[in-house]
Amino acid sequence: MWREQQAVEPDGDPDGAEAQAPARPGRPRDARAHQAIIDATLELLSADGYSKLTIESIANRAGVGKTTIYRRWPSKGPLVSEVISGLIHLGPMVDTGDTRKDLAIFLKAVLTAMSQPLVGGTIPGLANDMGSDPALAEPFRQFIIAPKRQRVNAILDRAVSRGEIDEDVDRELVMDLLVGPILWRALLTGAPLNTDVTQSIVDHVVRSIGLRPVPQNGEVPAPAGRSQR
Amino acid sequence: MWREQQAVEPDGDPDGAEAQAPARPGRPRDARAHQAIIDATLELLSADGYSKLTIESIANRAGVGKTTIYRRWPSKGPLVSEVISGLIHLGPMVDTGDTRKDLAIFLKAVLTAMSQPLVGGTIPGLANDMGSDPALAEPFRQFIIAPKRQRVNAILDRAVSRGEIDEDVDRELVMDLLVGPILWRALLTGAPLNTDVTQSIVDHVVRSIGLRPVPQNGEVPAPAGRSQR
Amino acid sequence: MWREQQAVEPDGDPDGAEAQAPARPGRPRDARAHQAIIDATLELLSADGYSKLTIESIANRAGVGKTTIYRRWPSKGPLVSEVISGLIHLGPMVDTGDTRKDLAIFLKAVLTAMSQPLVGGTIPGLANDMGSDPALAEPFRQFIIAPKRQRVNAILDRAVSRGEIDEDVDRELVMDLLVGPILWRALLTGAPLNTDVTQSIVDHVVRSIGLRPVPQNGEVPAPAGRSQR
Amino acid sequence: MWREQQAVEPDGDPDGAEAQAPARPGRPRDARAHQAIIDATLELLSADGYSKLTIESIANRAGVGKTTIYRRWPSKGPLVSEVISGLIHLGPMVDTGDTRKDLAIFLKAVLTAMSQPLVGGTIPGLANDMGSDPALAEPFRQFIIAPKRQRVNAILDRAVSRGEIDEDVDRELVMDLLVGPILWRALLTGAPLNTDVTQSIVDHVVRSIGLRPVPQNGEVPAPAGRSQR
DNA sequence: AGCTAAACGAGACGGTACGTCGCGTCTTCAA
DNA sequence: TTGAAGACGCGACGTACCGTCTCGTTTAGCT
Repeated sequence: MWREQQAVEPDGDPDGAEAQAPARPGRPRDARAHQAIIDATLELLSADGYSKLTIESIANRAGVGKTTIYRRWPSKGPLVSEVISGLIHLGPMVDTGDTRKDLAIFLKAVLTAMSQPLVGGTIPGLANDMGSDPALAEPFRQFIIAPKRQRVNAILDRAVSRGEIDEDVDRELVMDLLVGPILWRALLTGAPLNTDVTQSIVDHVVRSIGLRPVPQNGEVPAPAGRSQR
Repeated sequence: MWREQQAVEPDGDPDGAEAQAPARPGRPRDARAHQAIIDATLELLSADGYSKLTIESIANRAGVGKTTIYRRWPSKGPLVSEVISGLIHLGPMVDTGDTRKDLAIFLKAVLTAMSQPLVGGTIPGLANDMGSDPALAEPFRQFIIAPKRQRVNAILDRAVSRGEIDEDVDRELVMDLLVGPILWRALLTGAPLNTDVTQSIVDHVVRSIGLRPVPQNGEVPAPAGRSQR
Repeated sequence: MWREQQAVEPDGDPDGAEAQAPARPGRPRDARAHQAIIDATLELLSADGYSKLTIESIANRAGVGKTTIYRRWPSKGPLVSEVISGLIHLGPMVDTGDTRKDLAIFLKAVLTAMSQPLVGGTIPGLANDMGSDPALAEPFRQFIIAPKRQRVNAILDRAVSRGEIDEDVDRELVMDLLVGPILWRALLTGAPLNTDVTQSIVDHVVRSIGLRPVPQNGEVPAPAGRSQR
Repeated sequence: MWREQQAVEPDGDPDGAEAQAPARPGRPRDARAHQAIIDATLELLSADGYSKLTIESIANRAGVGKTTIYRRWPSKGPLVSEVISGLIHLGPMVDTGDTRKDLAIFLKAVLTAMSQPLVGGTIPGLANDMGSDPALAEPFRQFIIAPKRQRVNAILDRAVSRGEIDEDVDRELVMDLLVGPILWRALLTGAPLNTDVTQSIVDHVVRSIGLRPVPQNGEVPAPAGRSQR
């Protein structure tokens, strides 16, 4: 994940088997310390929030030296990024065969993840730190954003293959239209966030991309959403 | 705006005329110091960004004591909130008679405002601080969000009165669908943001709410969702 | 005492009678404010000590503006100096006819004055401020030291006139020998201070200056230093 | 001296030899920083005086963080107390065989020490702070007062053993009579302080305790207080 | 079994900023 | 002009964390 030196697998793998001991000299890193840091981070994060989280307090809580933390993560941003990425499980990538239903399930999962105070309350902090430390952006996108993109792409691919939407639908934009409002509400407006909202969003988005019922019997469907621009 | 005690209008206003001098005891606050603080905040904000912004540096730059700042704002959050709210001019509330065009103009203005590094780079910082200081949320919404809501409402109201959309369109959701993707891209994904994108968003949203062409000559319009444009 | 401008009597006194109103323009100084300041100073001085005393707290306690204090005293030093000088009453200048007894009474009075926490706890603060502000030295000597010198001089003068000591006794030094140990103990050593101590000091000093019994009947007195006590 | 935790000797000393390294965990305190602080304090103390001395300025001058100072001393009082205690060298404890001469040498040394602006100008500040912080009194007495007491005791012990004074002479009081007037003059009266004065004080004190010439040849000395000088 | 070398806890280090306090001055309105 | 009120620029306070740096100790793999 973010290990700085260690754990960076030396490419050659003579055994061909499972990654053997990397055989570095010196005392190996202590897995218990690692876990203690992550646990402490979680506890403090949920207790006081991202901006009040300090490396010092994590070290104290974990019973660990500050260097032990800095040896693994360059700052609290990547540490937290890794920690909360472990919390965001969008669940299994379901396939109901119904595009609208798939999208609704997906968006509900996103909502659930963002609704965890731990997650929702931490995202803006990370986004903020991305300003001063662009290096933080990459892992963030990798852990937080990529899974969502992947899911939406899969759903839309299936819809295309079923002939429900045109091929040229802008997948990126669809993801933005789905997830953006969730973020906007969670971070800024404070407007309510519940399953009804995600359903409404999905309904609107589905209509906006001209989702057609699954063509059956080779019947040509009405040219819904034809010739827009 | 955020003055803590001063400028709190005494309720009764017997004359009904302009708010007379409240005549608070003691030396009144210095308007030049106030302005100097705001100017310095702006300069430093654009130079170093929100997270590196410091009350101390603002005071230095403004040639002002720290207490003079603390007397007016409880922390840098509300100060910055007020300062950047002055930057977000969505422009005059235009009415082209064309709903799609109105929305496009609106969203482009939002994009322009968010694209200012000063603004876009500051929003997540504020959102972050809102976690530890919920009191910050209110002015934020007042200055940042309310104007947008107001515009969207106006545009949709006109559309309804022209019979282009149904009355029961969820105005709040429309705003979310329009603005959310902008925020999502600006803060997190790093995806490109330009006029094409805003146009695409508007197109999708417009279709999602079943915008009809203006009914003319008493002609009954085609059913919603059909052959728009 | 320390009034800065006011109270400096304009020399000419046209009426020749009692000092009429000086007839200065503007509102006259408020005697109640003056007293309130002094009272507040006393209270705070005894509560928190000299070094924690602040002009600000005095003004608050007295219900008075800071300027009202600064108009009368240039800093807390002279103010306190004046205030505690009012506390040091060495009592009436007694004359028992017995030099030893007179000195003992005097020194006991000094001890009593210095033992007031208000006084003893304040002296070093004033002495300290005299370092940075030599102007403070003068009123200090005037109010605190001069009365003591005066008493010792009077006692020794009577002793000389009675022929108990030689004329060339160093009055200044005698005062130092009497008062110095009191100060030394009170401020620095923390050694006990009580009437026994003052009596011991007096005994020693009296012997050191060769006090003779009052020569009576033209009888030649016994050699100095004989059989005191 | 005043180290807060460090250097606190672990009680048991099994070897009886030199205090072994206590082997406290963590990085040991930096002796050079320690010295730099003391040097800076001295320089600033002599330049600006005690009351204008600032922890902040010491840290700057010493090239040291403020915490590094606070880690060692709780406030400027104890720091200065330790620093100036290093300056008060009463010189070697001489023994001329002549009590009067020994006392004169001692008192002259005291005068010399107190006359250093660094010392004399600092004492009242410390005495003042002892009011608000009684904990300051202890090191003060240890460093400033104890050495004097020790000297006077030694001188008087020798005088007793030579039969020059009675055994029951109040040593504490003698010290007070000697040193008190010096302090009194230095701090408060502003009266001159020179060798003549110390000699006069010694003369008076010596007479006040009935110092007899050294008894020689088993001859019984004349009664106390007789014909000295 | 000894050697080398990294990781570990502890905590000191030079810094920066915090938010507060008090200074002595000033500016307002009301007596 | 005085007085209460309170804002002002300033400087220092003592604290919290930063990220780095020693310490002595522990824990491995490699001679």
